[in-house]
Amino acid sequence: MTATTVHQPTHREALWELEDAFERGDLITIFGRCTVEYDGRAASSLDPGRRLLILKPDGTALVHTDENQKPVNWQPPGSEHHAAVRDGRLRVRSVRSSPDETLDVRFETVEQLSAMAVSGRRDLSVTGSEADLRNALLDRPALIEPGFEPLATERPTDAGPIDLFGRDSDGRPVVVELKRRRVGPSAASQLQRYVAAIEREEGDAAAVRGILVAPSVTDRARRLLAEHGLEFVAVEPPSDGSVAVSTATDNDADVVDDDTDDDTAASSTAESAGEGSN
Amino acid sequence: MTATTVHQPTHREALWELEDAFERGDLITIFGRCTVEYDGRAASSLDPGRRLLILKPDGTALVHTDENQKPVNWQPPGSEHHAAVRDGRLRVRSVRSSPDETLDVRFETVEQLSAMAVSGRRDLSVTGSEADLRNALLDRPALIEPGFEPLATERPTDAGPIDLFGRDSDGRPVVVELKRRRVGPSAASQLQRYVAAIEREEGDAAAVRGILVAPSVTDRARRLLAEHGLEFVAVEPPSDGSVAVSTATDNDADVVDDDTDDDTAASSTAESAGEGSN
DNA sequence: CGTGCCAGGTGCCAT
DNA sequence: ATGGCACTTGGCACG
Repeated sequence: MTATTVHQPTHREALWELEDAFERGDLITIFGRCTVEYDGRAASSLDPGRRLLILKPDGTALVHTDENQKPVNWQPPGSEHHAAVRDGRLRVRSVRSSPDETLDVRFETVEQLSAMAVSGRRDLSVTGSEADLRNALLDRPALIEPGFEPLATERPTDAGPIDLFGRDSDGRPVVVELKRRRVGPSAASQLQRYVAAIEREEGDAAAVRGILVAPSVTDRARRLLAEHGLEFVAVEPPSDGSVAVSTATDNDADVVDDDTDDDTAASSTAESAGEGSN
Repeated sequence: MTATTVHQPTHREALWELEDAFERGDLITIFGRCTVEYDGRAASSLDPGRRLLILKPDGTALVHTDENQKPVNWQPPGSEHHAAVRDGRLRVRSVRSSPDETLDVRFETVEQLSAMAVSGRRDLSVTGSEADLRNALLDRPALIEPGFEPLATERPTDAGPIDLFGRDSDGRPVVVELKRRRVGPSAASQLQRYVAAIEREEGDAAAVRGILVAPSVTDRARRLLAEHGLEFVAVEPPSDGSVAVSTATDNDADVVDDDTDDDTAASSTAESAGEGSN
């Protein structure tokens, strides 16, 4: 059997199962009414309630409730799980150092405890990342601007690594910052820092161009770009590895002034076909 | 019984249990060998492996593996779970719109399926947030600087809301940006944007001061602050609601040059004694 | 709904 | 370890 489960065990029975599961390196789920105390980078406290505790063999601990994607409390990988019965009740404590953090789960009742052998995520391939966007643009640099010549990716500077560095048809240095989604002010500032760094390097101020490449940009970010003489080129978010300029942004000046912010989603999700059988 | 579990059910049995659990609004865990396909803001694919699928009544879906705190695949709250048996195999599909996203989990084998009634997180109180830091500083403004007078929090500007706005003993406007932990370049840029916004408002450039308040700052951020004539005040992260200046930062010039980056953790969690009561 | 920002962010990879 | 940054970031609060 690959999954062992005990229902409404005594706290001591639960402890036995827990220790066995620790031994086997299983992933463990405990469901029951409990309180949760956390102290570390911050501190929090949870009143009694019925929750799901997940303990991973890598030291991760997760306390999940009814709702929300994120656990209400947790402990990162690398922590050490300890279990004990105090006052006749199961207590699971997950501790780590640097930073010093403690998660304490005290069970009033244990409804169910399961242990299962879970396999690690071996091959997860994600497409649509910023790296994919970069590769697509390296294949077709003209999407950024006709005549743009890429020279380096992740080019190191005083202010950090530049996503894509190159030169335009006039030989001017161009700093390109890539974002896979609509960007706000922080991205504009980031680009500005890189441009300033290159300007310091080259010693020739005002000759360095900065281009923000993203699906779209907020108003504030657009204004920020304008203030610093930076440019914006709209590309659709990379879906299958290919990219496309969303609209013909006539980008020759230092600031774009068109308003390409509607995301033509397409969205032909017509899968209303019967997947019933219920 | 508050938790129903079936072991190694047929796929059709699993489907029945699933539908009942959906009906009851239970939190559901399914453990088995499966493949996972995701398509939406990005796209990903997972080869067959033994994983734990969690379905929440609020529409959240989580695929957890052996390791890591974050699920290897997921669907945010608000999605709709659909289950069906195709080709004799259980398939769980979680769909949401805006953005259009689909998570597809196909089980080769279902080892275990559990459903439990979990209560929502009612009262979670976290201390040590940035808001706590702000309140502590409002109580003792002199921690920022002797004579500093707070005037507003979350003061709106052209560039966004300022954490803490006030005036110094000379009547000069002061923009304060708070961070609960060690900060990098982005925080410096953020402060710079706010200072520039206030300078535009006041019309009197160079008269506006900007102070970054955080436990510590990286070298690059420090340099950025210096470039823009911004200041830094070190405070220990708020632990129990109180704050303390980490070291006597003689901050009268525009840039501090001391190096306060050691975090005296303290951490006196000595509760090995019998903590009886309830 | 979008905009902006904090978060116990997490995770990845570089020095 | 620290630093810098992307992330299907998630979550909240506000206009």
